[in-house]
Amino acid sequence: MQVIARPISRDELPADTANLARFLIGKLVLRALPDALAVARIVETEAYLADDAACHAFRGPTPRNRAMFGPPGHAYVYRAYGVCWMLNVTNAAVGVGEAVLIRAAEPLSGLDAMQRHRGDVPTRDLLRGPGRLAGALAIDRSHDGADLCARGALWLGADGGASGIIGSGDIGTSTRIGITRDAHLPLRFYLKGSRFLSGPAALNGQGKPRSGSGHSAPVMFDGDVKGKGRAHDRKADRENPLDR
DNA sequence: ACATAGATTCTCT
DNA sequence: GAGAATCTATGTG
Repeated sequence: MQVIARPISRDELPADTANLARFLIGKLVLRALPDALAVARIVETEAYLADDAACHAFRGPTPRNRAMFGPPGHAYVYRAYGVCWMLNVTNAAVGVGEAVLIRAAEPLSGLDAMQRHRGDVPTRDLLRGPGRLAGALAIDRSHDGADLCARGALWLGADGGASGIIGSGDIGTSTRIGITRDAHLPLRFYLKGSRFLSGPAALNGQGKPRSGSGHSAPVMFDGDVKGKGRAHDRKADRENPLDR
């Protein structure tokens, strides 16, 4: 599959970290592997803020979280539960520790390479969950601090088409997954109707399955990136996406 | 120095 | 649904 992507420049990133988490829904994460360029569309993110007790930076800088205190648009990669790697996008001014966790994505290109890292799992599960995502893209400690705003081993991209037609109405909000402190904050964002979301259905906007259809909403933006493009190129709908 | 909790996932049962 | 695997930072002795 052909995917046309351009890097996202640092000054495009919303300064507010919750807004950045929304902004990244529909954007691309690209990973240059030895044998392939892996591309995936981000469908689920969480924001972690400086005054948020669930944020690793809450108690100040440590060797592990130091990347979060650097400039925006870099990777903060850490090991969770001694098992999985987590990919975050740093944000906020230098000296302020905030970041957006990339929780799930829809695989678009380089699926063979991702399968090689993850074993023989269904395509739907390749990148569904932050640890799986890092595994499929072979992300580890070596990427901690990497610049995500330029083509390299790991970077963020936008394609002219599909990501541009995601409006604020297509993005759901919920509480974050797997945390205990400040767990009530609505800082998780997801692409409504995507099949590639992690977490319980109740957090993904699916009420309890009702009588009747009970079937998944139409999947948006899966399949070929090219040819879905251009509805409107307006980037105006990203102003003030957060309604609070 | 040691114990513990945690932004998780896989493998059983 | 429960347990294991296993790294990092923090709080306590």
